[in-house]
Amino acid sequence: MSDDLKSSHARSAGRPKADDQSDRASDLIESAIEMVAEGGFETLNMRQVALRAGVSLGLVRHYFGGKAGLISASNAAVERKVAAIFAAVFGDSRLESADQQVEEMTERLIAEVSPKIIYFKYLGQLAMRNDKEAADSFAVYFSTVQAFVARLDKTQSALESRDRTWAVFQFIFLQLGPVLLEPQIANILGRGAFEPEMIRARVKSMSRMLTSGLLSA
Amino acid sequence: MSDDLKSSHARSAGRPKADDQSDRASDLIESAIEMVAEGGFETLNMRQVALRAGVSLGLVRHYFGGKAGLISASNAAVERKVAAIFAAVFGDSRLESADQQVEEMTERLIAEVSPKIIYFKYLGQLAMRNDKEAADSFAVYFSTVQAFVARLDKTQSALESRDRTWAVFQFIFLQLGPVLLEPQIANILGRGAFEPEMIRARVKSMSRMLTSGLLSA
DNA sequence: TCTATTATTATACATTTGTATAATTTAAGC
DNA sequence: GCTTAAATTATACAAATGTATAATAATAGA
Repeated sequence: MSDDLKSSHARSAGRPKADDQSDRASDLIESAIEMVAEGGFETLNMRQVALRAGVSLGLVRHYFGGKAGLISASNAAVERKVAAIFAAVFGDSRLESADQQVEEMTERLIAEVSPKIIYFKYLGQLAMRNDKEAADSFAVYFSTVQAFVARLDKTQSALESRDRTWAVFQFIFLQLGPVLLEPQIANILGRGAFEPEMIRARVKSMSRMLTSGLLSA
Repeated sequence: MSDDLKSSHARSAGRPKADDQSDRASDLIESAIEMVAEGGFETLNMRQVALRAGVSLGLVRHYFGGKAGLISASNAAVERKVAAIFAAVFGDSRLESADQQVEEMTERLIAEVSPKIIYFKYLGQLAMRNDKEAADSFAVYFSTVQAFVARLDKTQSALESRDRTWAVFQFIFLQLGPVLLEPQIANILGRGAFEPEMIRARVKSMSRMLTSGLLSA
């Protein structure tokens, strides 16, 4: 069949009335982010994005010029979102005892990250791409994590400088791993990887590893 | 243009002569694995696979029935390969001092994993899929890592049982992270993430984290 | 109020890509 | 040797998908 779903849009052709408050461009970006978060860039398709946002295919072109433009806009949106989440979670930690800090951070993670996990999922998918856009977005994310590690470092540890960069990456692996491998985690544990209980257990395991090691030497 | 590259195959139509030793089915699987490792399942396309293997499109269907069959066969091949690599790297470690063990393992990693990194890349891509095949393959991989962690655990540490599963995942994140994020790592460090020097530095950072923690408490 | 512009849908087009079938060449079994 | 089956390429088909253009409706500005 040539026609898919016989286009029954909410609006009819033409400019919407002035009292229409909705923002179609944002809806499209949000739809794109959701789709990438759920199924990777592999499943990102302009007709589906438009359908999910409740608008027609043509609008994607109108606002973003094409698929590449939509992706760029989504990348930028995710960059901002992730920066905001980081600020909320790690922003003003007072850095008292390590234990207390971890506990506080864990609860903030549950509050802030859990409902906005799609942005991290998108970021993870983006990080696996090979183009310049991906590199730029990742560089921003890397800097953020780097700053976070540096702050920990200054207060309480002794990382040699040549290890510091790898330490940042280890943090990133531990952060993006659960995001990227979520389906498998859910499959093996029988529960969603980002339910509060799961986050607590994982962060606990992680913080033990970061402070005293997984294996006692 | 409708015709891509005007099909100049090595062989002409028809069954090959008896002295032809090559195995076309294996070539196709290997090509598919390479493509997925390089660009994810997103870029896996039957014509490209055939082209890379130096055979015609029709053969993919002949041997594997279709794209799904090719992927299944590739999954199975990767499962075997990864199992073999694990056996070679972690198989008969004598578990003397932790330091000595890490050093020995690092060199084995460089020898065994480095040249066969595409299989881990494929595994990583597969692990991010949502279908049953991915779940099955990942479960096998998980068991392998689990056995490895359990052996470490028995000899030298005190992981509480409810943390043990997460510890296995942490290992997996630290193993698959570099594989999945390789483009970004290379971009930031300016060198390939799987050059021997890089592996040494990373494993060193990781083993320090696993034995004494990144942050001294 | 008339015109130009913007937001929006509808439709058409071309490429890519998985699938299906037909044709050809050689090997294998009787 | 003749027939059947296997391996292989070539060609055709159909669906999905990104791109392009045309049409319509409402706002905005002169």
